[in-house]
Amino acid sequence: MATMQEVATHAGVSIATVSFVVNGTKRVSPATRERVTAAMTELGFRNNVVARALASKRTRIIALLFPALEHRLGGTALTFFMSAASRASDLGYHLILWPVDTGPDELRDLLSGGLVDGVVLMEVKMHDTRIDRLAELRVPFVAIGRTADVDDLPFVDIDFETTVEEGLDYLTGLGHERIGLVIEDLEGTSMAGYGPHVRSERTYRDSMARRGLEPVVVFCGPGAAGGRQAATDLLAADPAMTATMIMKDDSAFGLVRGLLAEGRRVPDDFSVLSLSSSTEAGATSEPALTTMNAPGHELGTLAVEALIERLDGKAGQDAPLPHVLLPCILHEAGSTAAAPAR
Amino acid sequence: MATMQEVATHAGVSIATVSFVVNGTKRVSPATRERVTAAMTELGFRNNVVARALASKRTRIIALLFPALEHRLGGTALTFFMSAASRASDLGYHLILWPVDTGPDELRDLLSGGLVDGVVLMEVKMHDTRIDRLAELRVPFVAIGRTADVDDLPFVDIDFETTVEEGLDYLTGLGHERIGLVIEDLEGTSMAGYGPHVRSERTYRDSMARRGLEPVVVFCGPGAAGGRQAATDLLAADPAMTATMIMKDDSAFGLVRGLLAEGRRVPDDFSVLSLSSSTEAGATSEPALTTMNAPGHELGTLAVEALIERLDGKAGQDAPLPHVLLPCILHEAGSTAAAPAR
DNA sequence: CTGAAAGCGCTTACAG
DNA sequence: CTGAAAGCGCTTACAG
Repeated sequence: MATMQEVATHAGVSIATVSFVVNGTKRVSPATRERVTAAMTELGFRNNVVARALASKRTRIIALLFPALEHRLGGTALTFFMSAASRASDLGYHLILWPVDTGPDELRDLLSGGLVDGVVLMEVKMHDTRIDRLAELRVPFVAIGRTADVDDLPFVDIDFETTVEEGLDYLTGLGHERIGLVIEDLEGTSMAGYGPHVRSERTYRDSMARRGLEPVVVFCGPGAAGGRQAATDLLAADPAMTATMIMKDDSAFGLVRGLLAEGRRVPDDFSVLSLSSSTEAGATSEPALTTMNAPGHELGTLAVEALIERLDGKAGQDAPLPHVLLPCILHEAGSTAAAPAR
Repeated sequence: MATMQEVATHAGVSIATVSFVVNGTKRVSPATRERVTAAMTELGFRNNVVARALASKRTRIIALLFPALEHRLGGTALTFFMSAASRASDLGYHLILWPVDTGPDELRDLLSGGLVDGVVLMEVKMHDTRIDRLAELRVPFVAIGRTADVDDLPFVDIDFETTVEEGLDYLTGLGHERIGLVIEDLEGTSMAGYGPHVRSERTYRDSMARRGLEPVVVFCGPGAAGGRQAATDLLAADPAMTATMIMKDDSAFGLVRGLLAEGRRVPDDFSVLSLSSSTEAGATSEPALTTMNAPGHELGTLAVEALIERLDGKAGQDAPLPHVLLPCILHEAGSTAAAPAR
C-alpha cells in the first residue's frame, strides 16, 4: 500500500502533483502525468480515503437514516437500500446504514462527528421533527416521502395522488363504480400520520367525490386474517361493491379469500387492485394480483443522485430543491376484470 | 463544533489529556477529568471521527458486502441489514452497505482505500472465491453462510441441518411418513451451489434414508404458479404423500392452492411446513402456514459482534474462529396437523 | 498523572 | 505547469 509521497518520490515530482493527477483538480502536463500514472500502477497506489476526507473536509459518505424500531419496513425498503447503495457506489460515494431510534437529540450526536456529508431520510411523516432538526444542523439532506408542507423540503416520493387516480381510472375503465379502499390501520401507532396512507386515503375520497361515486374506506389488520376481515367489512358497507384497491401487501391474499368466502369470485365478480406493491408480491397470490408497482429502485437511485448533486454543488445554493414524484406503474394480472353485468 | 485543541486550551490542559479522557485510554486524575468534561460540554465538543480514524488507523467502519446483481435477496435480508446496522451502532461502529457486482479484483480496489476495518460477507456459496480474496487481502471478515470446507472460515449461519432434522422430527411426530421437499430450482443460475439449498436437500435425503423413508425432492419455479406446479409434481411422484416441507416463501401459498386443486385439503389431508421463513410471511397465507422461522435478527447481530470482537482484539490472534450456527425456530400455525388415518 | 511533539496521508491556497 | 509548506483534528509513544 504505497502512499502518495512514495509515488511522488518514485516519479520524481512533488506530492502536490500526484494529488492533482489523482483527483484531476489541476492541469498537469501529459509527460508528468504519464510518469505519475506509471509510478502509481507500479507501486500499486491506492488513495487513502480517510486522509483525503480529513484534508478536504469531505468524506464522500452519505447516511441512510432508517427507523430502527419500525420492524415493519416493507419489501420496498430492501430494494431501496440496495439501489441507494449501488447508485452511491457508482458516483464514488459510500452509503452508511444509520439506525435512529430515539429522540432528535440523538441525531445531532450522530451527525456532528463529521463522518457524513449528507443524509437520506426514510419513512417521513406528515409532520416530522427530524426534518426541522436536520435543517437546524445545516446537514444537506433529501427526504424519501413528504411532509404536509413541502415548499422548502428537498424530497423524492411515490406520487400517491397520481397512483390512486390512475388506479381509479383503470377500475372505472373496466366499468366499476362501487369501489372500496383498504388501508392499514395506523391509528394510535407511532406511524400515525404516515404520508402514504394519509395521501392515498385523501386522494381516494376526493377523486371518488369528483367522479360522483361513494367512497368506502376500510381499515385492515395484519396478515391474511386482516384481509379476510376487510372483505367482510367492505361488503357490509356496500353489498353491491364490485372492486377495491388495497394498500397492504400482506393482507391482499386474505382479502381475496375473504371475498370468496362471501361468495365473490375474483376477478369474475370482484376486482382487486393492489397499490404500492410489486409484480413479485402479486405473483405469490392466486390468481396473481394486478398491482400498481412501487418504484423502489428508481426512488433509491434518484434520492441518492439528488443528494450528491447538492453535495457536489452542481446544483448551486439557489438551485431549486429536488421535488421528484414517481407514480406506481400498473401491472395487469389476474385479479381484475370488467365489472359484472348488473 | 469545538476541536480537541480548543477544549484543551479552555480546560488548561494539553490536548493529549483531552484525548485520554475522551477515549478512556489512560488514567487521568478526577480533578482534571472534571475540568475537561466541563469544558467539553460547555464548548459542545464532538470528537471528529475522521481525524481519529487517520491518527489511530481505525475507522470503526465495517462493510456489509452484498451482491448487487442478486435482486432476489429475500425478506430475511432486510431484517439482517437492519439488525447488523443497529448492533454496529450500539458497539460504536458504522455499517456501510457495499454492493459488489463484478469480479474479485473489484474487492481489492474497494477495500484498499482504508475506509473499512472489516467486512461481513453475505450470500456465501459452497465454493466462494471472494473468501479467498478476503483472506489474501488480510481483511478481517465474518461470513454469513458457509463454504463447503469450513475449518478456517469465521462464520455465522443458519443451521440448516438441524432445521431440516427438526422439521422432519415434527412431521413424523404428527404421524407423517411420506414427506416431500420443495426447493427452488437454481440450476444454471449464478446462485447454483448456494449453501442453504445444497445443505437442506442433502440433510433431507440423508435424514429420510436414516429414518427408512423415501425422499421426494421437487424443484420449484417462482411465485404461486411455481408452487402450484410443485404440488402436482409432488403428488405425481408419490400420490400417497401426506406432508411436505418447502423452502420458498413466495411459492408456499401456491403450493397450498395446488394441493387443494388436487383434492388435498391443508392441513386435514396434507401438512405443509415452510422452512427458513417467518411468522409474518406465514400469516399472509390462509390457513396461516406453520413455519420454521429464520433467525435473521440474531444472525445480523451475531455476525457484527463476532467481527467487532476480532477487530477489537478481545479475541486474540490465536483465538478460535467464530463458528456460530442457529437453527430456525418452529412456529406452529394452521398448515400442519396429524397425518390422516390410512 | 500530564505534556511536548511527531505523525497519520492527504488537499489546497500561494508563489513562482 | 510545478513545488514548498501549512494544515485537516486527532492518537500515541516517549519523557518526566
